[in-house]
Amino acid sequence: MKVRGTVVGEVTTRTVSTSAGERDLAEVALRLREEGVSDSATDSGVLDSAGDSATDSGVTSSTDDSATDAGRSDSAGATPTTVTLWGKWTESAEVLEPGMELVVTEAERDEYRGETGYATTPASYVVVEPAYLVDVTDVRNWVECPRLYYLNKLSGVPLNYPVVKGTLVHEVFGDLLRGRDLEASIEERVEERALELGLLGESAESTAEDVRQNAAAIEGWLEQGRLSEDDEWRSEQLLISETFGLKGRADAIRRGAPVELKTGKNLKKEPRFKDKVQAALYALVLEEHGGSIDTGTLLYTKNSALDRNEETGDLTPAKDFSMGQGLLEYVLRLRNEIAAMEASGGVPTGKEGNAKCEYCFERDTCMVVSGRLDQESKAGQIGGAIPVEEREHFDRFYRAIEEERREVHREYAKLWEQSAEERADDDRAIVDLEFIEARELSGGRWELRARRRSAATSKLREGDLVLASDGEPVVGDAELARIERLDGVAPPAAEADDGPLDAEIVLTADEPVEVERLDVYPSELTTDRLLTALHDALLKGTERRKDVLFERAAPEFDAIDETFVDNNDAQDVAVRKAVGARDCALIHGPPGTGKTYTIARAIRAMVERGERVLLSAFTNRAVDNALEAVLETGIEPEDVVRVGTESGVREDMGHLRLEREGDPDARVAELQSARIVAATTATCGSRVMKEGSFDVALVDEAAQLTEPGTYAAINLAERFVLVGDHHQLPPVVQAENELAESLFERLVEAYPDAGVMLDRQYRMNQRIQAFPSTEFYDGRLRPATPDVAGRTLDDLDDVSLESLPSELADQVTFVDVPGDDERYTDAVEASRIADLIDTYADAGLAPSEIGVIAPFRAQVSEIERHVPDAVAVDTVDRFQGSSQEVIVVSFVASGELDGPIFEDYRRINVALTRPKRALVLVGDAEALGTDPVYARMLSWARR
DNA sequence: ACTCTGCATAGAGGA
Repeated sequence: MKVRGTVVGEVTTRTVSTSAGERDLAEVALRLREEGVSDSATDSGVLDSAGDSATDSGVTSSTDDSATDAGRSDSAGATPTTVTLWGKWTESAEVLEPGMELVVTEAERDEYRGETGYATTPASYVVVEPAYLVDVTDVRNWVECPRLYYLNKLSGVPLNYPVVKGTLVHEVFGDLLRGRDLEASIEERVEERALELGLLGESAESTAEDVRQNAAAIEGWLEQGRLSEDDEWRSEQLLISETFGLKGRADAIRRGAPVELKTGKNLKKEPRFKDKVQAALYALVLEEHGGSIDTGTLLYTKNSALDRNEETGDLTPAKDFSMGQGLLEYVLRLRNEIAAMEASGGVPTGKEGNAKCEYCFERDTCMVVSGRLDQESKAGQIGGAIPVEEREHFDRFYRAIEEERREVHREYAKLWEQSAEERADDDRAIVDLEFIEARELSGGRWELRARRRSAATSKLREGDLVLASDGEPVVGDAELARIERLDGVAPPAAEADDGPLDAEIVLTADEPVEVERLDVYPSELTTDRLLTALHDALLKGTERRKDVLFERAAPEFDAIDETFVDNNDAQDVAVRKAVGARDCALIHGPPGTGKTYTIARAIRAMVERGERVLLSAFTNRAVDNALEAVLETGIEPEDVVRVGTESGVREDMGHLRLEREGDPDARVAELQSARIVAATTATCGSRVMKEGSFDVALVDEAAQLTEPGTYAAINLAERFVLVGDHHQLPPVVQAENELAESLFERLVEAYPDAGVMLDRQYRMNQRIQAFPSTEFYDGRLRPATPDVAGRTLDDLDDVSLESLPSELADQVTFVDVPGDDERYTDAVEASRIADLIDTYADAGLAPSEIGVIAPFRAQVSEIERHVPDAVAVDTVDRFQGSSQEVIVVSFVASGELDGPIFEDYRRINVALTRPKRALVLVGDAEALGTDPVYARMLSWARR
């Protein structure tokens, strides 16, 4: 049976004499998980309840009586239950702390001193914090030295030749397994890496030759293998283990067993230990997937023919090794060490393992980081520590980022905790696909096609990396795939029809998965990059930069004696500050104040002064918008490079996009000669961008960025300019912690003199602007011109105010709708909104000039069913950054105005500041009146 | 309780 619970109290370890001699044991007091469904009818053999995710109980069993027994006696979890971990599992017991989760598989009931407990059996595995998904390659680092694991996490994988070459050899290996021609594969794969190779100063030819040498050994070995009929291969398998809390991607699986490729040389008889550990971890996960594995294979591609003959007599680059139960248990204990360390928020010192620092490549880095952060380390410390406040800042943000990582892991857990229907309801998956075909592409990859059976929405979009599966993303056949085409959702009428919709999905993947389901792929990439940006900012940043960031020295400015903007003082000051900033400048741009134009004007001025500029923002949309404005100032397209993915960059900016393929020197020249480089902050944190350096980094929508997110961009430049509005939406983060406040907001408050607020808005009629201005901007926001102040629908062609009913004659209207009692939708509001839109249409307004904003996605869908397609209906969050002639807001709330969505007044600010000429608020006056801010909004709207 | 954008994936190595 499987025991699962939370550790309470201390763990006691002792040695006892048994019939089998002296044995160690650890007693752990567990509060068993609340009893859920206790029946786990299937016994899959190796692992108890492998793949059986239906159960939530603390104890599940393959034999009915004990399951119900255990469930009954321990339900409610009032009294802790003692679980005895025998033998080497005591090592995992020692890392436990109260509050941690523990799982014991194949446990047995244990009566001791009249109490019922549980104990490990020889078939048991013990898993600490199973919800923390440890990456297999992380365990590989950890076994070498726990501190190496930590350092790798902080600084990321660097751009260097061995890494790029290793990646290439792996890719070619995968291609060979898929039956591709060696030379064709090498040529294409090397070409794809042109940008990275160029940055490293490597030529395509020499790299190809290098890869060829490594690949030749593999090819020869594969040829032997292919002779055997039963040699079943599969390349690159994504493996996720619910039971063991592991994830990773095996290079290949042969006859169900893991094969790992290493581009190094190994002339010893045995594989390197850490390589064995890696293979054993994959074996463990494969075991959960129903296999029973006792061998692993390591391929060392530098073992050339000469080496073999002269030194070892080995005839092959491959080393097979057998994996006993002891090794599998050992690697799981390593995994437990990492999970426990992460759960307790600890920092490894290196003393946990027995690695020898004198042989370590990372020794210098290790000592420097240890010194600067004043961390204990086996290698010792070099240099002085950074100030205490900086170390505390580092610790705080490190923890906050790790909290985000746990949220990503929680997304993984939903893959097995939620049913397919729940996933679909959460918009996290498209289920019930009808598989059409898998077609092999020329490059050895596959094109997968499927048809949608339902029109459900999801957050999956074209270009996204997804988990494509046969319907079972964890235990079934699953692979990473890219969405190439995602046909639009069919109109609602089609939903009634039971037949398949005529909406096709096209994917590309390495393996021909018979795809029936797509899930969002939870990536840790963002958290990884936030961590390295934090590290770089604090450990590599200059003293001056950190004085400014830590509010120890106010930013300084050079006086600029030039006028950049004639008719707008605040904009002109903003450009002068941006251009003259020695450290940083802060531009606060409320809605419609010409923020984008100001950015563009500042960038042109900087470029004219011979400076190299990085233009960044959190979203691709913001980057492209700003870039568009830059080009409109007359900057030559040849001076601009847009770095980003093909699907991320807006189509009309595609011609500026930096290609990564081709000739290494040419690609690097394009990047390095550009006067302006534009990329999202996530891309700024990438290996390629981190090689760059700039005079100025200009970050738009900076109030939507976390501190470390902002660092990713500003780390690359001498000076920086942040542009944003902290009274609009804050950063999107999962966990509630310091990441929710932007660096922009902190600095605006710390250095009022370094900032400028753009105070003249070019969007809203004065009547519309009045409330947001007093409520959110101290009354400082005003219309830029009399024309703006007085703009009404009458100015538009074909629209006449006379034909509108009197209730819509004012620029701001409140429509009181009692609403229904649904929580996230309101059909009454939706139908009233449809009527309003009809009324506007009758008065001559085009539907495309009306926008409808609702707080919830569900209400957005509800409204979409009632109004013409041309009307833009969306959530507040998605409306940020755009505007419409007429905006209708649906509030949904009835009765009480409670819920997090209403608590953040920045959201209502965004909603109210989208219209130019008319704003209609639709909601329940009684509910809105219960909150002071909404009450003031009401009296403004009902004037 | 709700809102939801980014990222190619992972990739190497010595006494």
